[in-house]
Amino acid sequence: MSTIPLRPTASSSQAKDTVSIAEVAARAHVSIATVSRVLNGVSSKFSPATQQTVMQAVTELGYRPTVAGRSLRSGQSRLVAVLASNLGNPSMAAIAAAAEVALRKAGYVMVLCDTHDQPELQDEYLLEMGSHYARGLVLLGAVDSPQLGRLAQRSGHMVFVNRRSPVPLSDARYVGIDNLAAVETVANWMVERCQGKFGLIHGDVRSSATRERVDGFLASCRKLGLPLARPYIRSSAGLSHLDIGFEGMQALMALKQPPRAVFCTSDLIAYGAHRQLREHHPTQLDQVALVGFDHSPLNSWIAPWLNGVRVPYGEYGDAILRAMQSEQPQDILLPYQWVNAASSVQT
Amino acid sequence: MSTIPLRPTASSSQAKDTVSIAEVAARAHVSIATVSRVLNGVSSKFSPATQQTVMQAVTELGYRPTVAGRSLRSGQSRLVAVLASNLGNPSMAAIAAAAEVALRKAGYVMVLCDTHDQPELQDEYLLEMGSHYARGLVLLGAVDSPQLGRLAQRSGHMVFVNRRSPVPLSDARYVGIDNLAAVETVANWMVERCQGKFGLIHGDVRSSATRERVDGFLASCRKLGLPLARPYIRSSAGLSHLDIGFEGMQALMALKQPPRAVFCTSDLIAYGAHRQLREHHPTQLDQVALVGFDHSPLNSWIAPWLNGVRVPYGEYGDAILRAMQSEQPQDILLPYQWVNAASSVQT
DNA sequence: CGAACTAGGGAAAACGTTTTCCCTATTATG
DNA sequence: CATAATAGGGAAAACGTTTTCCCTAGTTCG
Repeated sequence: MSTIPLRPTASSSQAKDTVSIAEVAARAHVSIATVSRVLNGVSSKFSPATQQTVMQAVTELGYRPTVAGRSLRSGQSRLVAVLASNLGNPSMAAIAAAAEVALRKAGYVMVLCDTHDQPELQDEYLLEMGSHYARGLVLLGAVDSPQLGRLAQRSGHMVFVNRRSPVPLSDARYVGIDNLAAVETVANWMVERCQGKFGLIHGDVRSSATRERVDGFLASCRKLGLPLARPYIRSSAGLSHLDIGFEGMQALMALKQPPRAVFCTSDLIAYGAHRQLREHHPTQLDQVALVGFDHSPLNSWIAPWLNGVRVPYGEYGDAILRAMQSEQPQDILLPYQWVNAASSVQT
Repeated sequence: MSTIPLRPTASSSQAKDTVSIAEVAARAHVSIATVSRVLNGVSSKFSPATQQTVMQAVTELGYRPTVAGRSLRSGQSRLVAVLASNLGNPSMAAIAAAAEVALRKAGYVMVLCDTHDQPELQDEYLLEMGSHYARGLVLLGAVDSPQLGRLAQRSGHMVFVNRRSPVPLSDARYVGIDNLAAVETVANWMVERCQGKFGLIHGDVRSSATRERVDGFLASCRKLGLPLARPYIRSSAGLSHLDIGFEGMQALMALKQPPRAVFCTSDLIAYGAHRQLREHHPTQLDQVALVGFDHSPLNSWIAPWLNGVRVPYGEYGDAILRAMQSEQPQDILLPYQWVNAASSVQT
């Protein structure tokens, strides 16, 4: 199961459509070594005249080096693997899109995979990408898996995005936002806005990002002298974020003193909470302030009622690239931004 | 520019971490040919005992064939390239995610690229994937480009999704939904619901999908005896779908007889239209019915007011795979579904 | 003027596979 | 019993690159 044989191509038409370096060499009346050197810019090994001749032959024949030959010999490739835990999550897709732009500008080719949060799948992709001589490995929501540790000191660098490495790694890079500072902002805003009760609905705490947000938020509340009582903290294991929000809000509204503001650790949770209010407590719809986390660009269009922390998805691309290329392992914390529902509605 | 040299890896630590087929052969006391045959299932060329020995050596050493060597020799790979015109579009991301699942189950590895609707980028990726011996090419919103025609009779099969090939191709496969039938449903619903005036806001007609929807809708209206007058058809070139909806609705509401229902050729356009109503015509918010196209799962959570055609994103995966693997070029039209805002609100 | 160096470039090894020949027992067939 | 067929497996070619040697002619330096 670990090594899947290549099935024969159904129609082996053998169209003889690929032009090799030998043909270029023949046409330019030089050796293949010289062609290779010209293409790879090994200057001081060819004269301008030769370069001219070779380049002309290359364009005339439409030659492009075959990846297989090249990476077989050199043991490396231009591939960078991005392993996302859930491509259906719009924020992951946004980060992947940003990464693609940055990687392409740097001459890499992104390979995007969906691990579906399954360790076996993540391992399968890790191995596959290793056998492709992948230049780098970007993990968007890594999960603990056997191969993860084994690949630590591989040639390519590993970058963990938004969720830190579940296993201790000597050479791990991290890109994310400063969750602790962000939730402190959230706590301050909520306390200032409503002195009364407020609540928290959070996702699976096995994710390091969620854990940081939950712990940080609770700590900030304590520091502000308004510690959260247990009934005001809600989560539901095994559900989608949308359902977590829906059910969490149901429980909160059933309390004797329902909260006047609720912090949801992701936008999707906030969407779910909003639906609960809309369908079952319509009178409370503009009485309960919702705070999300992510702030997709779509929010100002279809969820103008949502406050929250804006995660700068566009900036992830460069950050991931920097983290991947840097010699030393490093953490990059991106700046976040507070977005008021009011400001989003105006204009 | 067409051939980018591989930069040397910064830290050439040469960790000697890859185990080759020769080591497996040595440990199993057989030739490398036998190892290869066992791994590739060339039965009748090895005894069960030998297979046992080889497989044990493989697992003990954690051997996995290097992609480069394999595809250099065999001229093929497990890579399937998916070229999306805009990964930021949630519906494209959804299709890509579905494709990934189907392709992985069939033993392929998906490479996802973002062409940003630029012909040069699409060409660059087409060439790059050709040099990877990609098994198939899936174009999510293809744009006309020089290389597109040249790669027609390549070994891998090309599948066009949602937008048909902009150039005539002998061997082109298509996966999409039956836009004509869908917009007929839309037209019927709109006529039945409001005998009065209704409008249309559409995106860039250079996309074959949009063109089919616009033309089909107008034709259906004519057939129903309610042809659309020019002022009731809106679009704005060069804007995002969100902005197109926003501006289109502004123009429609400025008419002497504003429409009572508006068909938007995509959900994003409908979002924009809704924002226009919300911000500038709040009293009309539930007087004007909006019809979208896509119906992302998020709609029932945050856009319950939206009617529309649901595109079955989950089914795209298998369809794309079928189209790619089939011997004959074929068109696959997926079934769509009409979603009423009312039904979406309940439960 | 001889030696040392440099610019320019060719021949061939090496990368890790798959696959084509080949060979040797063993079994089936006449 | 002789011969043909088959099962099992090894040696080596081939895939398309990059890179290490090596070579020659010209230039610089003592």
